[in-house]
Amino acid sequence: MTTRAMVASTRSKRSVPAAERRVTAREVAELAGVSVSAVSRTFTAGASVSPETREKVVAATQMLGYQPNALARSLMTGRTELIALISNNFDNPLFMEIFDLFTRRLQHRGRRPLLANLSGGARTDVALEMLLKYSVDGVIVASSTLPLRFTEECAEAGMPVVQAFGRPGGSASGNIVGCDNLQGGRLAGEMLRQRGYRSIAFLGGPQTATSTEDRLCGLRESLAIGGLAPCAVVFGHSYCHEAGFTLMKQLLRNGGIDAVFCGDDVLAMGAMDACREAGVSVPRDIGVIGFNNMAMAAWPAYNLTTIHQPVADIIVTAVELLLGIIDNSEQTTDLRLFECSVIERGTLKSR
Amino acid sequence: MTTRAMVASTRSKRSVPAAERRVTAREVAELAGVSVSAVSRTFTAGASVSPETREKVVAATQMLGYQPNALARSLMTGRTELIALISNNFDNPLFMEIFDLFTRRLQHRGRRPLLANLSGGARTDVALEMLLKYSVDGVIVASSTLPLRFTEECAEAGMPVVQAFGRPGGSASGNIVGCDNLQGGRLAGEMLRQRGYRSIAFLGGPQTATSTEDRLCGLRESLAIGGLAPCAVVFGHSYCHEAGFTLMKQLLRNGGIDAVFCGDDVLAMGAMDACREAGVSVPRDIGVIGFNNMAMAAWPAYNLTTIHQPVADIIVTAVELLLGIIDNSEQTTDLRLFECSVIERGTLKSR
DNA sequence: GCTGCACGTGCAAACGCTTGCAAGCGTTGC
DNA sequence: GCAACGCTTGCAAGCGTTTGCACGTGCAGC
Repeated sequence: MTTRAMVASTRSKRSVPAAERRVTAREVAELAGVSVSAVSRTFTAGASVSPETREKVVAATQMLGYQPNALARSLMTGRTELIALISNNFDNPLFMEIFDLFTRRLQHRGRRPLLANLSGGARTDVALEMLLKYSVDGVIVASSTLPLRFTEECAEAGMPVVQAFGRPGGSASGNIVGCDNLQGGRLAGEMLRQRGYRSIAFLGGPQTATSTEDRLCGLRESLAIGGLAPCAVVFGHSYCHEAGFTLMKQLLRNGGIDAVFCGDDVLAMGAMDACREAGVSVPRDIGVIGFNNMAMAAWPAYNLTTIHQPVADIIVTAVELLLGIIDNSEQTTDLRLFECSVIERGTLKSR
Repeated sequence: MTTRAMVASTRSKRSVPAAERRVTAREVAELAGVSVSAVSRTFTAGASVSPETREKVVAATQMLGYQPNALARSLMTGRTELIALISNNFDNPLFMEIFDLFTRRLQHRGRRPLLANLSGGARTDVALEMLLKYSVDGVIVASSTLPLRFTEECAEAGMPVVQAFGRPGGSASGNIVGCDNLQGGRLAGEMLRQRGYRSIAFLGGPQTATSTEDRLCGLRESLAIGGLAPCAVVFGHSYCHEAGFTLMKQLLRNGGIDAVFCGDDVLAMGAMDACREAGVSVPRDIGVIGFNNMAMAAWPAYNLTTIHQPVADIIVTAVELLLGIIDNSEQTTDLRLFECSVIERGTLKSR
C-alpha cells in the first residue's frame, strides 16, 4: 500500500452514559400514568384507545423521545418490515439506477432494505442463512445472472421472494418480473434488418444468464424472418465494459461483420471503444445497438441506439407483488413481463 | 404508461403450512434432550458447554435446520450486528464501487448493511427515526454532499457514526475518513501548471459539498504558487454528467480558458462531451483533469487524466474504525485522510 | 331499576433468546 | 475422608414489545 494516511485522533471514555439506554414503553407509561398496553395501543393502528389516553401517551413520548423498538415488536408480530435486496451486479451502472429505485420504493412503503452482495464468489448459503437469521419478510433478487437456484432456495425456506430482471425459468416456479427479453431481442433484430445490415454479430453477457440467452433467441427469430442468422455469437464473463471491449476486438479481428447487437449497453460501450481504438467508425463502418437504455447510453460520447426496458415499472411492480404476497400470505407464481421499446440514437446508419 | 405488461398468474392458498413456523431453540433442546440454555450456549462463543452436549445440540440443529433468531438475541445482547449505510449519491457511478466494497467488507466482518437512501429530498429525520427503531449498532455515512448535521444527529442520538468521503468539518466533531481533497486539488493544480496551462477553470459539484470546496481550495493554493488563479469557477447541482455538460457549455461560450479541473470524473465526462459537441478537441484545444479515478475514467472514450482517491483503503478504514468504536464503546473523534495521486491518461497536453 | 352492550383499560402471558445464579458432580489436595 | 474447587447444567428472570382476556364503567332500552 503506497498511500500514506494522515491520522489525527482524540479519544475519551464516554463519561456520561448519555442516551445510553434507549427509552422504553415502560418509562413512557409511567410518565403518562398509564399501562404499557396503553402506550403500545397508541402506536398500533386500529387499537382501542381513548383520545385522552392517547394524548397523555403522545405527550410523554415527545417528552422522552421514545421510539418503539421495532425488533422487540417483530418478536410478537412476526413481521420485521425488513426486505432483503440481493444482487451480484456491482460493475454495471444500470444497477445504480436500480438500487436507487428499489430503496426509494421500499422506503416509501415503510420497509427497510437489507442488502446482500453476492458478487465475487460470495457464498449463497451464507447469505440465505443470514436472511433467515434476520427473519426478513421477503426477498427481492435483482439480477438476471444469479442462479435461479438461489431464488428457489429462498422459497423453499418459506420466504416470499420475487426475482426482478429475471425471466420465465424452466422450472416455471417463482415470481418473476422483468422485461420481455425475447421481444427486445426481436426488436433489435428488426431494427438491424430494416437498416440494411446483413452480417450481424451478437455480443452477449454471461452465457448462463437467462437475459442474454433470451435476447439472442429473439435476435435469431427476427433475423430468420429475413432469411438471416447471426454471423457470430460471443459471450462475456459478465456485463462489463472490459468484456465488450475484448470481445469486440476479437470480432473485428475475425472481420466480416457490419453490425453488432450487444446484450447490454455497457457491453456496447466497450464494443464502441474497441472500434474507436481500431479506427473503425460507428455507425459508418459498423452499426451498434445496445440493451437497457441506461443513463450513460445517452451521453454524447456514445449516443447509443438501444433497447429500452422499463426499469421503473419493473421495480414498482416487483415491490408491490412482493408486498402483496406477504400480506395475503399466499404462494403465488406470477410472471409479469414488460414490453421493450427502441430508443433511436446515433449508432445505426440511417439506411 | 405506454408499456403493456404481459401477465400470467397462478395462485394457490398455501396448503401445507410448510416451514411456516421457524424452528426455535426450544424444539432443538427437546430433540437433543437438553435445556434451551444449553443450545444457546452452544451458539455463543466462549460459553461453557461440554463436548457431548454440544454434539447433541449440533446434531439436533442439523436435523431440524435450526437458525438462531438474530432479532430475539439482540433483545438480550443489545447488539443487532446491523450497520446503517447511508447515501444520497445514486447518480454517480463511483458509488457502485463504493457500495460494492462497503457491503462486502461489512459482510466479511459479520455485519449486515441496512440501506437508507437520502437522495431526492428524502427526509433525514425519518431516516434517523428508522435507524433508532431498528437499533443499528452503528452508522456509516457514505457521501460528501450529505449535510454534516445528519452525522451529528446520529451521534447525538447515541449511535456510533463515521462519515466516509467527508472532510474535517468546521465543528471538528465526528469520525471522518476520506481522502485529502485539499492535497488532491493541489495535485491537479500542479499538474495543470506543469503542463503549461494558464487559464484554468474549476468545474465543481454542489457548492455546499465539502469535497468540492476543498478541491477548489487546493487548486487555488497550487495555482497561487505560479502567480495564477482560476479564471472561472462554476458549481453543479450534483455530481452528475448533465451538470458537467451544461456548465462546460457555459464555460465554452464565455471562452478564454485553456483547461478545466473538474471536481469529479463524471463531471469531467460531461464536460468532455460538451467539448465534443462544440467541436472543441481535448486535449488539443482544452485540457481536462478529473477527480476520483472511477472505472469509467479509463474507458477509451474518455481516457481521462484524473486524481485518484484510494476508495478501497478509505472503506476498509471506515468500517474498521466504526467497529472499533462499537466494540470499545468509547466516543472517539478520529480523522483519517488518505493521500491522492495523479493518474495520467490522455486529456492533458504532454507539454 | 335491572339487563345488555360497547368501549377502554390493565394484567399477564407470550415472542425466542441470553445470562446470573445456584446446584450437581467429579477431582484434587491435604 | 473431607473441604475446596472447577466445570456443566438447568432454572428462571428478563429483554421490549403485542395481545387475549376479563374487568370495570357509563349509557341506552325496556
